[in-house]
Parts: sequence; structure tokens; C-alpha cells
Amino acid sequence: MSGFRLFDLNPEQFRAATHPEGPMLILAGAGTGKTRVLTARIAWLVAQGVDPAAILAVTFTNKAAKEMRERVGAAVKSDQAKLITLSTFHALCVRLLRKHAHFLGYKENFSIFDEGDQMGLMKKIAARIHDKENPLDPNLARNIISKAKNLGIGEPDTTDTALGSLFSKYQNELRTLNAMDFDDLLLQARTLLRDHQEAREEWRSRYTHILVDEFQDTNKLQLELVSLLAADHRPNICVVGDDDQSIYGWRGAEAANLLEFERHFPDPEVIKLEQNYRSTDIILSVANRLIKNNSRRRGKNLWSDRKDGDPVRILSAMDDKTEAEFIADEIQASGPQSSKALPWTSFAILYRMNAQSRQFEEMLRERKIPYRVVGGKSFFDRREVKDVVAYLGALLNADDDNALLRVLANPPRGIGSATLQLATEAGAKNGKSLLAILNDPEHLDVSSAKTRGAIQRFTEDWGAYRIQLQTPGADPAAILRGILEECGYFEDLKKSCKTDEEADNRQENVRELLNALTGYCQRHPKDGARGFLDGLMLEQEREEEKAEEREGVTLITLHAAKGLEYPEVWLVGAEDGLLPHERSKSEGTVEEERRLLYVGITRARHRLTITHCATRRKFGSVMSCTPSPFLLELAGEGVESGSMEEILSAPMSDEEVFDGFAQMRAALNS
DNA sequence: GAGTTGCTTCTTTTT
DNA sequence: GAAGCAACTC
Repeated sequence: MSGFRLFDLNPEQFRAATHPEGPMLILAGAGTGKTRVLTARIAWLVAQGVDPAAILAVTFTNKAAKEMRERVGAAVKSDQAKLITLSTFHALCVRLLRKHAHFLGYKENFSIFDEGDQMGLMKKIAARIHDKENPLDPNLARNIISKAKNLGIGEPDTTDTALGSLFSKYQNELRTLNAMDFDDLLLQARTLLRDHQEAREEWRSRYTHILVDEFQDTNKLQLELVSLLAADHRPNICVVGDDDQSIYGWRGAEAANLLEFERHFPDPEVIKLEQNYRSTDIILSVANRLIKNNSRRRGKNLWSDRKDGDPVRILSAMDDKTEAEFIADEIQASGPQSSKALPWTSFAILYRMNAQSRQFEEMLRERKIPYRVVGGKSFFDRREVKDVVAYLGALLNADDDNALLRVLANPPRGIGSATLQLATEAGAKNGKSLLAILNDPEHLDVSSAKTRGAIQRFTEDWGAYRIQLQTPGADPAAILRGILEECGYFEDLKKSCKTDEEADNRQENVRELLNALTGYCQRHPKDGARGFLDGLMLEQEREEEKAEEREGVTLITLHAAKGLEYPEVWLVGAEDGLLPHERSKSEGTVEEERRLLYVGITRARHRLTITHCATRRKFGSVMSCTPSPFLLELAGEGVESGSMEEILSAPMSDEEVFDGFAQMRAALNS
């Protein structure tokens, strides 16, 4: 065993890592080493002789899963580490369902629908039932249905209402497409375990030790899942969480799952981790001062023995441009070329909304400071990526009309929307998939011979492709590349781009995706293209190309930053209406926004700057802003307020002059 | 049937 | 200030 030693843990951490058996609740404040404890516990279990394959560690986000995997990899021998199941809830459910979907009337090759697919389907159905007086908003409907599913409700209790009938039609439609949306993954997995003893017993006996990270973020459905997976009597279930960092209430997360853990798993060992190893005492006291204003907490007292440290700065700016410029300059002044010589990775800019990243990206780019944007509109949202994913999806699941429609339209094949409308209707009437109808066009009275020819050409090719792909030992990436070339996809892609640069870029994206597929199939020959697609759908980002992008300043939302830490943090846009977000005020979830700020503050190790603007460009026009009311709660000892303009007009210190020269020299040399 | 233009509408956070 | 959508032209 390497990389971790039990005696490096403090007494509470040690107790948590070596708790023998039965339920355990670890209340771990920010920065108290909870990932470390989880890792240590896993290593300890393995060292005690627990079969690594019987250990299940569930996290909430992919990022957390990835980090755990790395840390466990360092603490446990690699052949054993490989056997441990370490995944997000969604990925775990996919795993269950890929094996046992037939119990639920789905085929194992079901497609996974992301939000976009979901919306598309919802809109289609909403248009079909078109209620003249009650034009229900598909987005709102999608939201409500999603919430219902996350409460464990798989179907409407009435189909009399517009919403109820939409829900029921939507669910039926998904089923005929042999598809599940993100919420279904959890919901169907729950139903599988709840209603099918055979499956339940198989999974239950497989995992003897369950660990759940970020338990405050689990919703009702996820708790149910965990309960179903756990043994009947005193299960070895260990959960870690912090009620003050519960920031996913809008997704149905219930901090109550954490606060009332005892109700579901009686008589647990309870361990509190309160010593913070991350931040300075000043930063912690500011965080504590803020979070005190929330009611309904399981209260704790975070402390640190780092008594030194700079004060927390609260800085105002004239507008969002100044804010970004100022921060970019400050980062440069502390970066590798300055006297402080901090690596770019030490810095992070945290914001409430993804849209806020743009301003910072521009300013950093101008100064040639490397950066990476975490999350936001992903690689996956690109048109060409969606196209390729649709090709793969349609090939793997012949019932996925949705994907096939996208294939049919890109590149255009002489089968237009009118024909497809007809075919879709015929499919609905005969209970057949779109592909089946096209394969057997008797049901289709298409007048034009041209269209009939186009259909025939397509179905012949497509059938051949599908056979190719099913051939044992086939290389899916090579087949897919062949298909795309043969049907003229690349020419069409090029034609649709305004500039050559854009065309190259998009082609490169496709190429990269195909390469990733090749790599994946080599590494996981068993899972093949299906596994690759699952990974894409669930992770929504590419596995490759992390290396070079990793080096740089981090731009990240407050939500995505949870669990991460940076020596120097700028928390930007602390304005009323943004943080707390306007919507949270009308929805009565301001406490969650306060926790969000708390999460942001506790990301900082050494230096923290919170900024706000007097005006900000919002959806096009300039809006005036007032500082966040939370800033008043922060004010006090250890906090220093000022404005960027005033700092900029103040004379430079000797050190800054020196840095200025150093940077000029560096710029001249580069 | 395909492609283009100008109109609109919004924008939280993630799997 | 993007991204979707309806109506328009080729």
C-alpha cells in the first residue's frame, strides 16, 4: 500500500476511516479532509480483507468521482483499485439498467436522452396535443416532470390535465423510442430494485460496503436507491456530507437525507470533522459569520490553526469590464512572471452564472494568460458532435427515431421534413419505429419517385452499416468514419461553415471524437461503442485533451467549484439579483444562495477577494446593480472594503514597480 | 426540398 | 448577444 498512511489522520478522521461495521454518518465541514477520509477508509477496508469488488463508492458529480478514483488509485494497489465500483449515481444506474432493463420492458440497448433530446420530445408532443387556450410551456413542463421523477413519481396520477397527459404521453414516447432521460436512469433503476427481487438480490449481494459522498445533495430517489442497495440489517453504509454545502435543492436534493440519516439507518456511528486544513483562520471566520445567518443547520464549528493570512477583500467596480480587467491584472501581477511566482493553476475566478465567464476569458486572452473554463457550454453541445453522437445512437438503438431524424437531416439526403412527418405518423399508427417504416415503405404513400429512391438508397446503406457494426471484432470508429465519408457528411459540414477556420475546427472536433472512440474501444473492448456513448452522455465532456488545458487559471461556477480549492480566489458578481439570484428570491431559496456563497468562500486557501459591480451588461443592455445583501453579513473583522478604481489610482509600491519591470522584460523576451 | 434572413425570446446552478 | 424560430427565397 502506498500514498496514504493511517497515522497521518487526526483522531476523528482515523475513527471514521477504521469504523468496523454498521452505518456511519460523517459530518464533514468544508476543507476538513473528507475525500481523504473516504479514500483512507476504502484503503483500510481493502487492507482488512474486504473484497474490492464488493465496495461501492458513489459521488454526485463526475469531477468528484474522478478525483476519488485518482486518490484511491494512489492508496490501493492498481489491480485491486480497478475492482472497486466508483461512480456517480447516474453512471451506477446505467450500469444496473444495461444489465437488467428487460425486467422493466426496455431493451438493454436503450438510448440516454439529455436535456436537449428531452426538450425536443416535449415540444413535439406539446405541439401534437396543441391546446389552444392552454399553450403550456414545454420548458416548464419538462421541469415539473423532472421534479416529479426525482420524487420517485414515474407517471402522472391523472391524465385529465394538460400536464398529466403530457407526462403520460412523454413517458410512453420514451418507451417506444427505447430511451430514458437522465431522471429515468435513477427512477427506473429504483423501480428495478424495488419491484424485481431477482435483480435486487443480485446487486445487493454484490456490494457489501457502500460509501456515499456529498450526501446532503442526494434527493429522495437517490436515498431510496441507496436503501435498496444496502443490506436489510445494519448495512455497512457510510455517508459523508455537510448541510451547509447543500446547493442542489433545485434538483430535489434534500439536506434532510443527511440531517435525518438516523431515521433511515438507525443507530449510526456519528463523526464530526471540524478541523479545516485548507483555509486561513480569517477566511474561515468570514465564512462562519455568513453561514450563521441560516436557520435549520446542524451547526458546527470550523477551525483552523493557520492564524496568519491576508484580510478578505470586498472590492467594488464601476462595471463588469473593469472587474474583469482588474482581476486579470492582479492575476498577472501574482503569476509566474511576478515576484510571487505563483503558477497559473493557483488562481480561480468563481461566478454564479456560466455567462459571466466571457468577460474574463477576453481579458485573460488579451494578456496571454492561460485559463480553462470548467463546464459551461460543452464540447458536447457543438452541432457536429451532436451529429456524430446521433449516428452512433441511431446505429446502436434502431428504435431511436430521434437520433435517426438527425442523421437523416445531416447531410440532407433528399428525404425532407414532409416525408419524415408522414413516416413518423405511420410509425405511431402501426407501432413501428421510423427505421422500420422506411425499411418497409408500403405504409407510406410517398408520391415522388425521387423521394422513394432516396429512401431506398438510405435504408440499404444503413442496414449494411448496422450489420458491419454488429460483426464481432469490428472497429466502430473506423466504421463510423467510413459512414460519414461515404454519405458526404464532411463536405456538408464544410459547406455550412462561414470560414475555413470554423470548418477546420469542426472537422477537428469530429476527428477527435472518432479518435476518442478508438481509444475507448481499445481500453474497454467489452463495453465498445455503447460504453463510449454512455460516457459521453453522462460526463458531457471529452476524456482527452485535459492535459494542456489543465495548466491555467480556472474559471468556474460556484456550483462546480464545490469540493475544489485554490490558493487565490476571486469571487465575482456579488450583487443583489445575481447572488442571491433574482429567481431564488421569488422562490424562497435565499438560504441556498447563502450556502452557495459559503461554498465559494471556503474554496480559498490563502487569499480571497469578493467583487461586485455598479453596472453590468445583462442580456444585451447595461443594468445597474446593488451589492449583495450577503456582503453586509460578511462585514467585520478581517474584511477590508475598497474600490478597484481607488486602488488603480493609488501610487504603486516599490514591489509593484519592480514587478512591472519584470513583466515588461518577460514580454519583450517572449 | 433546402437554405437564408430577420424576428423573437430569454438566462441559474448539473446529471 | 446568442440561440431558436417562423417566414421567406432559390
